[in-house]
Amino acid sequence: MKNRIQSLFVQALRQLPVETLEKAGQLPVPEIERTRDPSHGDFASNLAMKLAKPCRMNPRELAAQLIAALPDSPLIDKTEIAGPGFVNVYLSADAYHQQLHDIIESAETYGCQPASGKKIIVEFISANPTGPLHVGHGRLAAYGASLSNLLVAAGNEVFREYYVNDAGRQMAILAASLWLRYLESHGAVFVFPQNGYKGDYITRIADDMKLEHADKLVVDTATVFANLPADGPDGDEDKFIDALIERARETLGEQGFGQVLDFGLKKILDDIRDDLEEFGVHIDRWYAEHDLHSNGAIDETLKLLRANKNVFEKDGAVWFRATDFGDEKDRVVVRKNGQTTYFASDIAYHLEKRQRGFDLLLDVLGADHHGYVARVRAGLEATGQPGESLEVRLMHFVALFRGGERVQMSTRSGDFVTLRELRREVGNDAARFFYVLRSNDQHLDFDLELAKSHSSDNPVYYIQYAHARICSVMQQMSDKGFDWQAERAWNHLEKLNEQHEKALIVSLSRYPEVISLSAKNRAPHTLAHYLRDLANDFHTYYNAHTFLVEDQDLRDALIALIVAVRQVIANGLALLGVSAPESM
RNA sequence: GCGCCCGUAGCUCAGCUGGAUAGAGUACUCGGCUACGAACCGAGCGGUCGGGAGUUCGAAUCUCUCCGGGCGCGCCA
Repeated sequence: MKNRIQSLFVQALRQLPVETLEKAGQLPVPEIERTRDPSHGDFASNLAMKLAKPCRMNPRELAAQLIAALPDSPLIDKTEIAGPGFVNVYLSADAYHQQLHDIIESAETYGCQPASGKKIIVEFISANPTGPLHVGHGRLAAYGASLSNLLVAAGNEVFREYYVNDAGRQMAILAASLWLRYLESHGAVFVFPQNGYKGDYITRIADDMKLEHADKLVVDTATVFANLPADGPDGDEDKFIDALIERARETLGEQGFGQVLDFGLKKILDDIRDDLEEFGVHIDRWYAEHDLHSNGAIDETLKLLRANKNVFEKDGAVWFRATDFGDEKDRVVVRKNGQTTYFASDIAYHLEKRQRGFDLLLDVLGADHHGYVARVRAGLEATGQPGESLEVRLMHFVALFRGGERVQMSTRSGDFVTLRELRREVGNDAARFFYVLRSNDQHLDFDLELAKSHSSDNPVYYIQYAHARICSVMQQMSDKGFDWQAERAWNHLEKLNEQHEKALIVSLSRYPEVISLSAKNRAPHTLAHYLRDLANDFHTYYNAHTFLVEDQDLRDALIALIVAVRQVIANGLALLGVSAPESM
């Protein structure tokens, strides 16, 4: 609707008096916006005020010229000049009734924009596979999934990817932790490393490993701990865990150690996969960092950087000249010990995404990663890619409270609340909705007690209730022996002329604009707030009107309106990954 | 110290590329079921948009500065 009004203004612009056009020079794209106050009509344009300066004319005078130039349209009832020079547009009743027709005919595609041809890869969550997802990852998952859905609705081709950090020290620590728990399950007794992963899930995986490998990986405890440096808190816990990993590699051999690592990795990834699937979060591809090493992508990237003279050697390490591309300092890509850094993998990974043909690389990351945005962009530019092809959305932290008290979260200590626990407590729908209710750059306080005890006050139920109520009306309708056909309703939509009805149709007609805006701003919360408002409009209407009236013509029209409401609620909730129940 | 983000009603937060009288939820005070679901609706109360300066027809929004809070600044991932 907004687009149609806008195109009328574009035409009007071209029809302005010649002397005005000459003064205006380059013609602007007219901005059309919804009015906040119904007494200002339905849409307003500030075009006259924008033109006033270059034309050196009175904005109200310009507004009059614009109105005169505006082509006749059945959509517009009347126009007026208001305030400093706004052009207010009042839509015709017909224009609104046409909306209902569009919604019901388009059904689940209502609100979707035409294909843009743009290919976007959304990388999100990408939590290290060293333990189950926790509540912080849940927010990344809910946001990334909803945003992906929105981008699809806005006409983009979207690919959802999870980057698996399965190479590097953290994985080695995981393997060592798992192996030690496995030794414990065979009766070994020792003090667990300060820096090991201490969560219960490691013990459970160790038990599984015992079932599969029996005692094949058991080594005498004294041999394992012989001549190791002191662990924390008195010694150095980092040195200790690294030495322990080295010992594990020696005693088990690379193959045995690899077996332990792969066993743990697979178990944890399976758990994450199941968890996300249950949460309604689909991943198209799990991209392993390990593959970047084995398929030569990292070597290729380094070769490219060398060829472009973007690296130098210092202190035995290889550095990337990130400062040449706007980063604050140069970064190591190959360590003194010959190993490539995580950052090297990251350049290779992002370059590879571009090579797969994606126009936009959209990363959803925790806010603690903000410092790394500049260097990855620098890496992309150095490898010949446009810096704008990378877009990063940072997600602020979730602070978890239990009864007003802050819950500490740390994967390492095992003292944390998992996404799975959260979902079990508040339900998938409430969790999905709550997570995206706030803007991504806003901290989120999630109080478990509150979410549990007041779960029926949850805004998601308010919206779902509107949907269920409409389904219930439809049920009652057939119970009473009435039927409803869309085709019959089209002839009687003019009966929808009350204020509540108009307000409701205005809300419905805004939906496509909300989709565009939410997608453009990467802001699922805009859609969440819209749905809440729409549900409110409906509940208000519901309380003031009876739908199942005897007059068939009127009833057909009334039902058409609420069927349209049901459709838009269902469409919106689907994008947020929330169910639209027929009863609750 | 440098960089990024945040500061809007008692509390939790919306506020689109600058637009007309800054909005929701919650809390509190009233009122509404013999109705298609009261998991609902309506009314009221509540603000110097952190402070100050600037840009202009017009600023919560843009610029500068100060104050307060979060995060980051590894040859970790």
